[in-house]
Amino acid sequence: MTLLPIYKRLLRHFGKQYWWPADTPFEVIVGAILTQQTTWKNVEKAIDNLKGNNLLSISSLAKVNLKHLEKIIRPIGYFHQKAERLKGICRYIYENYGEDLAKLFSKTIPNLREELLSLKGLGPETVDSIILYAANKPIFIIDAYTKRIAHRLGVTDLNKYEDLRKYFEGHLPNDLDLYQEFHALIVELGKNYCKTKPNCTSCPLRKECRFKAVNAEVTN
DNA sequence: ACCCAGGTGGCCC
DNA sequence: GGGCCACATGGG
Repeated sequence: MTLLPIYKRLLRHFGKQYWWPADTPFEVIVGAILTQQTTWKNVEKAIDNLKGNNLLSISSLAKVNLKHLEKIIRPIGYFHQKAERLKGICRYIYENYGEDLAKLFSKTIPNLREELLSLKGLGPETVDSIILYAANKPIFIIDAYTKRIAHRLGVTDLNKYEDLRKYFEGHLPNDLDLYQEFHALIVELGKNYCKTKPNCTSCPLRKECRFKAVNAEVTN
């Protein structure tokens, strides 16, 4: 199974997603950190709380009281860890770039990626989400859904993050809008159908999927 | 009462 | 370089 037909099928089924759901590039960064291993529904509450407390800016989060921040982002879980890491990341940005994200984002993709990866709390998926949806540069995000779908559709058996990212980028046109939409569509599919306990009966990719059995025992 | 969510970092071998 | 584990709330 090749990638482009999968993308087209998902696009026809779900329509354009216009990701990332955020008002500003900085809100993308905050959302990407907060949504690690937690549902977007909870992240929305936390971001609303941040907005209501005038904390959704680089400088205010760089200086916020940690206990206060923990209370505000509590709905996401991991609030102790994430409060500390979110503040640390904002402090790094503020000290090096002030409020000027454009300066940070003016770097090349490899340089930007390396710099962001060096910060505690930013792993490959979060960094690539920031590059793709906040900096608007073409890089392909690999998340749990992407890996699962690639395996179940028989696209590739590759398992490591970098291997999968290079595979997707190598088998797709280098196109920002396509990368942004494809990842959003994969998440939409993953939320509704291709979960750890699959719901294959009405999945838009059920014909392409190598796991024909409905509710079959499936591992990643 | 379980299981899971748009991961990450630390530690072990 | 790979395999565990803690981190924690909210929804099915």
